[in-house]
Amino acid sequence: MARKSVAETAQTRRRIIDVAAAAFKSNGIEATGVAEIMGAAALTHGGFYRHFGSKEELVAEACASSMEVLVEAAEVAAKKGNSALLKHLESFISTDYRSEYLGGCPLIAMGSELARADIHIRKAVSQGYQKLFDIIAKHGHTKNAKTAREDAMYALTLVVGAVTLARTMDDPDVSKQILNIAKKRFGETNTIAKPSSRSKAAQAAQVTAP
Amino acid sequence: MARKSVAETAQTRRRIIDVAAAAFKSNGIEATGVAEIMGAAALTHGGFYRHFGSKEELVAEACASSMEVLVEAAEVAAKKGNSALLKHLESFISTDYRSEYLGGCPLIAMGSELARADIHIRKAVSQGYQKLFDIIAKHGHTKNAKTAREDAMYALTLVVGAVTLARTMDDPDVSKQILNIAKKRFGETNTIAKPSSRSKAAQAAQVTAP
DNA sequence: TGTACATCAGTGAACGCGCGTTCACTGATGTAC
DNA sequence: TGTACATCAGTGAACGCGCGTTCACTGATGTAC
Repeated sequence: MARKSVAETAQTRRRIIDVAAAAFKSNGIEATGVAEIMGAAALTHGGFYRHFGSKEELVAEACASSMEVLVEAAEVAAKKGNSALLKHLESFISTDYRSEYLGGCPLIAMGSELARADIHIRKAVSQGYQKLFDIIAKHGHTKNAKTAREDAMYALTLVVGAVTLARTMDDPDVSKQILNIAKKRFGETNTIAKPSSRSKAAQAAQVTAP
Repeated sequence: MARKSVAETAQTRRRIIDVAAAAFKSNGIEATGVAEIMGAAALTHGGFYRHFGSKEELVAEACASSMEVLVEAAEVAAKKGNSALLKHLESFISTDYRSEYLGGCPLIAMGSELARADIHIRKAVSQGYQKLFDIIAKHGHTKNAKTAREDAMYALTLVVGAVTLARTMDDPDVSKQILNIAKKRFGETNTIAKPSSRSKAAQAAQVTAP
């Protein structure tokens, strides 16, 4: 092959990042090889270093890209109002999301690898989460700026914990129960302004139901 | 070297598991080699397969062992009463624990690798967590059996989420804040029986304090 | 606008390296008599 | 209790393999005049 145009080169770089983001989230960072990613992007592995200085650099870019997608999705939901934003966040606490690695959150899909990753990679994820905190704090249910940010952090803590736990449990019923409980409590915490919109009994029933 | 006695062989096996459990939690499963583990146990790598059929088998044993330690610690705390158990669980939501990989929980230390691990490994961790749910449900604050188990699951969801998020955040203040918020809410959720033991203002102040 | 040349995206072979696993060998332990 | 032999924990070299990275080469693209 020969030299490609500037536009084609940019497209190729974009394609590698997209493919990598999906692969890392699906199979983990260490388990995904550079050659594998390049192959999935319809290229041979030799050309990789025309686009990135190292595999770590690609990991950082892929994480940043994934977080941007999440941030944009949250912004879109937030513009539709705070109940749409809550519904959007709740949708992550689901069996669908638990089984779906491709479109998901880097922290949930490769959390323990990120905790040990270099500072650039962690920065990419951290900044994405800070943006999510801001969006949820600004467009969430409460107007008090201080507790709003706390509520936002708490909400994402719940999502991360519930999905991580649910993904590990071998019993599908237990897994589902963990998600249902987190979803229920999530709703309770984020609807203080309008309490008892559903009876306690109805909420309890939801937990053991599919 | 020559053949070892039955007692010595059992001791060696135990030593390999202990060393492996610490190493896996500290550096991750894939990043920890068999030779590295054997070296840390003062052995050469060749002898590994006298004790275990594969690396995966060792991972499962190491996870099971780590979970047993956590279950026993929870049982000890539970025997001292439910406030001691709550305090014990709260102690996991701390900057000390966030930075401490060695003595910790397999799910928090290597969560995303476990989600992709084989069924035997996930079973070991799952069963440990089920035991923790049982202990917390039995010795926690509430006597209602149904909501007790929900509360237990919810409590561990919070711990897992808070520590996972806190470990990834690059800003130490944000990291600490996430832990403080989770700790505060954890306390609130688990002290419904005796509400407002501390003022709302005091609780809010705690969040931004070290 | 046309020509000559430098640039560089992508190829595919090759690099050293560390991985999990195997194996022939050793000699003290455990066992059968 | 003593002797003869089979067992097997641990050693250290070796296996094939895939990893991240490098490199000489190609030819179309981009640039200088």
